[in-house]
Amino acid sequence: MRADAKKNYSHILMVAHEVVAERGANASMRDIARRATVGLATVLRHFPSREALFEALLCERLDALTQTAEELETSRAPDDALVVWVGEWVGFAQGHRGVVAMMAGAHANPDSALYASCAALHSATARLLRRAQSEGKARADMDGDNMFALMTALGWAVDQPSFAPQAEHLVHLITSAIVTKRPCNNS
Amino acid sequence: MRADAKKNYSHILMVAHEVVAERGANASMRDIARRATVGLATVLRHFPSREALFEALLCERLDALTQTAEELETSRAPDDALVVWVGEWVGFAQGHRGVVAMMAGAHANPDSALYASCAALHSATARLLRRAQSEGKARADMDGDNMFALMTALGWAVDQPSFAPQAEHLVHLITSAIVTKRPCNNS
DNA sequence: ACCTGAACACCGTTCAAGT
DNA sequence: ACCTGAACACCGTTCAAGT
Repeated sequence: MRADAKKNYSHILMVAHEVVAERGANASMRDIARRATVGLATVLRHFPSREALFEALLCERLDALTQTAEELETSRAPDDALVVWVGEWVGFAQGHRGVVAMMAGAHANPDSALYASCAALHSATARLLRRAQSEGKARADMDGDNMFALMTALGWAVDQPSFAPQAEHLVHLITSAIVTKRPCNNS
Repeated sequence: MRADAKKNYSHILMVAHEVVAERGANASMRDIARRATVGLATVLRHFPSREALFEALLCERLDALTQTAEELETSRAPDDALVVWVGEWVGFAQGHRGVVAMMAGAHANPDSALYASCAALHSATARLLRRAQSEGKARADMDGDNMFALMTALGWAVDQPSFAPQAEHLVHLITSAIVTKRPCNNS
């Protein structure tokens, strides 16, 4: 990449960070171009889709998140790890308006620039659940897909203005539904 | 309303029904106008916002849904009523792509044309929960707001292509987390 | 190589002009 | 009273023309 291109790239990314913080994940590409005093076409070639932009924008954060999951596998008891993990995820969702909905979409099609990150989160989640289940600390009648779906739904919910105030309690309701401190069959 | 206006109104509504069935809740108003062979401005005066259109489009269905909740209060045991109710809601969500997300937004601001319907669903839900709680059939550490949030999140989830296949099981996971057949403290 | 302005096909909003 | 075409300000996509 040429020097001026590289400079543009990182400048656009910086500006995008600001704009997204203000307007959320539906901010227009044109707005970002304008604020970066750069042609819209320039933004679009560096980031051919909105998801490509967000992939670049969030990759460090998403990698860190996935790594957190891996660390939780060894640093915490299976049940605690699961609870903390859901908390981390919800924290991420709260800090990035509209991103969870975007990721839910990206999770569906492998062509999305965000697909790999979604898959990584998915499998990290599945491992934490499996670990807890193997010690009888999570309900046995669900799998990683279900866990990921519930977490994503929860992330979406706390992102809605009408539900945001309940965020903390919703996390508790979901986690306590998944984690079983003592064997107890409520089915 | 003049005769020709009334005719336009119902014709637009009929066409909108088709278009929404095909393209989901994000179908463009222009598309609807085109298919109805009517000026876009005509659509916009009959239905000043997308939500106004959906209010007209869904009001019978939403009323029926709310009424179902009321009937469940008397026709079913408190725990069964709650489970059936969530099933009804999810069925609605599955049949109307993108509508749950729209309603989550409408629920937040009283100016929305869909606000009243959301409020009705909300309170019907809260009543069913309260009834179950009073007989010890639903977990006590949640309120109607939480229940509505969880149901909406669930409705959103089953509306996502990536999660749709799990719909039935997700319903089971959520309902079994809320309904307590026997007293059992997992907190 | 990289950038850009312009043209394009869309969207919802608004309103003066028609019947 | 009701409808409509047109103008407007947006959006993302594409590409020929510039450096």
